[in-house]
Amino acid sequence: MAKDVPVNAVKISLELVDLLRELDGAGVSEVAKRLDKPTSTIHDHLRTLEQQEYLVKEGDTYYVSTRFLQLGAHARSRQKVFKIARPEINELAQVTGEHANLMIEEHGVGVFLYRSRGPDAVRLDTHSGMRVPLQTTALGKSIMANRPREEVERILDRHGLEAVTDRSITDREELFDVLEQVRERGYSYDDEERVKGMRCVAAPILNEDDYAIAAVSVSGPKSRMREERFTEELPNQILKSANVIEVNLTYS
Amino acid sequence: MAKDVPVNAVKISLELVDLLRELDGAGVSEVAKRLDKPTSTIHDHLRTLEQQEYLVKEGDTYYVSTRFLQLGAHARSRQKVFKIARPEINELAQVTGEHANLMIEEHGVGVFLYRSRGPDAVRLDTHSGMRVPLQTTALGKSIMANRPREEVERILDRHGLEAVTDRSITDREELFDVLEQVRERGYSYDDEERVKGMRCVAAPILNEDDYAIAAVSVSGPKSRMREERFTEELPNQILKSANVIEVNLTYS
DNA sequence: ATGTCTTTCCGCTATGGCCGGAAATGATGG
DNA sequence: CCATCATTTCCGGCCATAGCGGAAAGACAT
Repeated sequence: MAKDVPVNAVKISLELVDLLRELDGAGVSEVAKRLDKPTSTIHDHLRTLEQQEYLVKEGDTYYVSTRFLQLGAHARSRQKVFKIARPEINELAQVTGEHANLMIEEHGVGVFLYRSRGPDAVRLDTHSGMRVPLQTTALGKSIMANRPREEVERILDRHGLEAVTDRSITDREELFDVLEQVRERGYSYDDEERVKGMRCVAAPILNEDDYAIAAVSVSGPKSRMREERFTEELPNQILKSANVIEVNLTYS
Repeated sequence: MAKDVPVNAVKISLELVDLLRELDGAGVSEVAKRLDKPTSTIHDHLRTLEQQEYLVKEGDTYYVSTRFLQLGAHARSRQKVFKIARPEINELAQVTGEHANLMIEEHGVGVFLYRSRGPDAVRLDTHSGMRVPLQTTALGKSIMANRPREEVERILDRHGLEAVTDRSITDREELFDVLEQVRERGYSYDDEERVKGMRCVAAPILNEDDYAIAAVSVSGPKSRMREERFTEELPNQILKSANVIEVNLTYS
């Protein structure tokens, strides 16, 4: 354990919180085992977090508290693009019947800022706040395609190119070729690269300097995402939505 | 500064994060001034939180990151009552046209877990994750009215009875009288006790032991919340919704 | 009752959190 | 273009305290 952060105690607590989220609650000794720390240390941290109301304790199990709901709601509504895109995303979900999504990049990963379920939407594990590698989604590819190459390189250096399904892109040069196509075409695809059986179409939201600040997408089961709907109809609907969002962003 | 928590460094960081939320972003020196700590200390904490991706830095200003969105979404969906109540709350908002809300108690304060805007809903500052003193809302009163007196006493000992508007209840005995009425009547009112011009009707969601685990409400402008609608129609609609939620909770 | 597992408590000790001070950085204005 | 001010960032030292081992107190079986 290198001294990589100024305040190590805070790092432990944050890792602890994220672990509790993954485990959906846990007791002292289970956390201690997972983080490879003495139970006494973990106990100190758990008590501190609980006293500060960032955890709740039910019996001997600690859970993350709704304190994070307040912070998360703030972090999201702080983004101009969220407020402006939300009604458009809802509209997109309604007219297509599928899932419609909004993603931003943060710390080099893709973050689902908002999602709306259309009337025919399939069940899916995607949820607001979910973080995924950029190259595994159409959304992320649309964002990367409209960022300077050196910035994308930095992100890849930091996070690598781990595969999520056997269709994920794992070669750096291959990725840049794809991004080149995406930039020229104006929208991007995801064909089972993150979730088996799911396809996705996405378009970037650009600022005045043609720099991607977000992306919107529609995703659905392979069976419905094909033929002209996949190659014409959906791309056009998404590009239209993205354009409306861009315009509303500049004049607001 | 008493040594009140086991890990003080964590406490500082958490206070820092909450401050950044309140300020909607800030730089090192502003945070240092507000928390009355040296800039060097604050700088250490900010850097740690940013490296762990719980903050984002834009220029010289730090903001809370969407990491909290993920944690908050988890904290919410962990609550059974949320999943079950959500469709009912949406329905309630549609049929009444007003705001419909779901609240739970956590660490002695009321937390808005979910809210839905009906077609006629007025603009309001209430948002998911918002925390309010229990006695200032109809929701909180419905919850307290269906908890053991000693538990309510403990909450009041901890948080006091600070007024939010001039209509807020500030006397402890008066509060218990009101709670007694609420328990007998089965639902509760809020008449401009939290927000000027707003009225609210709420009903508790009870478990098998008649212990309140949450509450649902409808809130709207005073002008529309009156006469039979306020005394008959809305209470009945809310009680019906609360009952549906209770039933679905027991059989699930 | 006995043993096992967990949480909680208790002090010691070495470490690293906290701080003052100084060096960069950058914004402002004459 | 340099001077001034307000930041942020870096640095080094000291001593409070975070982290830990160990032991006590519960919890829950068998």
